[in-house]
Amino acid sequence: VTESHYHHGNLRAELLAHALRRVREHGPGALVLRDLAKDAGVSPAAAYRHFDTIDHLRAEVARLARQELAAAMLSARNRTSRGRNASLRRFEAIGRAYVRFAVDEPGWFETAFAKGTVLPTTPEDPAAWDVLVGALNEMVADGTMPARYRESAPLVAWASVHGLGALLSSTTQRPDGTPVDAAIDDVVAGVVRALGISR
Amino acid sequence: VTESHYHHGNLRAELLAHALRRVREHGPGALVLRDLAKDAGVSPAAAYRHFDTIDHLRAEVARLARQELAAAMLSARNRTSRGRNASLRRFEAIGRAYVRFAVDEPGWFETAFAKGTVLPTTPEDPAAWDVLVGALNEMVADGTMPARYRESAPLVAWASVHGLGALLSSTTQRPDGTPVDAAIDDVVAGVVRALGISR
DNA sequence: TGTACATCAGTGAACGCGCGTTCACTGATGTAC
DNA sequence: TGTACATCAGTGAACGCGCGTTCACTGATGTAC
Repeated sequence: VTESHYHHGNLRAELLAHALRRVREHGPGALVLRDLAKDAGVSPAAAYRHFDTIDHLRAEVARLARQELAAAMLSARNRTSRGRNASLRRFEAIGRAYVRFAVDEPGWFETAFAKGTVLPTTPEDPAAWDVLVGALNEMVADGTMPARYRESAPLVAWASVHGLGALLSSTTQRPDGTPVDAAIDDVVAGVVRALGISR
Repeated sequence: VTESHYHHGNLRAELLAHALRRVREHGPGALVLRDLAKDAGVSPAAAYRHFDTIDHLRAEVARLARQELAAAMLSARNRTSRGRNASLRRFEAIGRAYVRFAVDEPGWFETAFAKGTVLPTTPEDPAAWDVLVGALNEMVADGTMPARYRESAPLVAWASVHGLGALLSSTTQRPDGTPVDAAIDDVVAGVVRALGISR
């Protein structure tokens, strides 16, 4: 489909879409302005109508990647059935989804937390963090989790899943046959114990 | 001191030392062959007498960074006083040292776990991992930690400190006034609970 | 309803730098005799 | 103990590519009258 690309009309969004696809498949290093321009069928300079510099584009892509993570967590949460221990199972589903995202989408995961991407825009994209905090609040509210660990709980949980995610994510670093699912189960169970929850 | 650099005699070690210093201060991105050569007072091509390619040099630097981490953990371990609860206090010291290393030496920490550094040479530099496993074994042996979590313990502990380290390390990502020490205490305490240890 | 004109969003070519790597070379070192 | 020669570890200049960015430009669009 060769339409006139003059006044493309949607170039900003299209560049971001291509960027997201490229980092998904090849990691944050694959974010190259000239390639994105080629993807969109546009000259490299055209991107400068929509982004001051490539770092602004990168920051936006990182934000979108973090958004994907939050979406994956929310989706897992919402797929959890109601019933007995629902708040705990929701919490576990969220944690598992975090690590799963790191394993299944290493490119996005790495992009989401890429160092060197300055400009956190807002105090830090809160969505994923908020999902976690919400789940913890639910558990305290219905008595599943004791209140005494409520304050440290977000960091304790986040550190565990983030660390496991980082370890399992890197294609290079996976120490051969690590059974991913078993590792996730072990770590999630550890977090549950750390939060003082007894089944 | 301008000596003849012909037959420098120690160039390999000196290049690595400069590399280690540069990544310490400016992160893995600061590892540039030409700069290292300049540091050593040598032409860029000279490095090729000692490394096939810059990726081999990078891999070696990453190994050295991981070695620094292991050394920091061992040092903390050995500074722990004997006496009551010694094995637990040693374990905690090791965990704290891991996160401290990430916070105090972000350049090294990032280098140690940099993605894209292929070539793990051995099944994976085991030193730091071994220090952790050793501490866990001690705790099981003297009854401090129940044996039922022994199998999952290394991963549970590692994921927590690695995750927290990653979160606190990145200069860019630290969400302003995070009280680092409190965060470390919280997470270490969480790990202790996760391992079924009651004081 | 048509025309003049400002504005917007592209083009395409080139600039320039950073950086790994190559290549023919040369000075120093060690070893055989 | 000195000389010939292989070998080792450097030099220095250049190559070449990847990549962000700039600049004068031009085609399309919308708006005033």
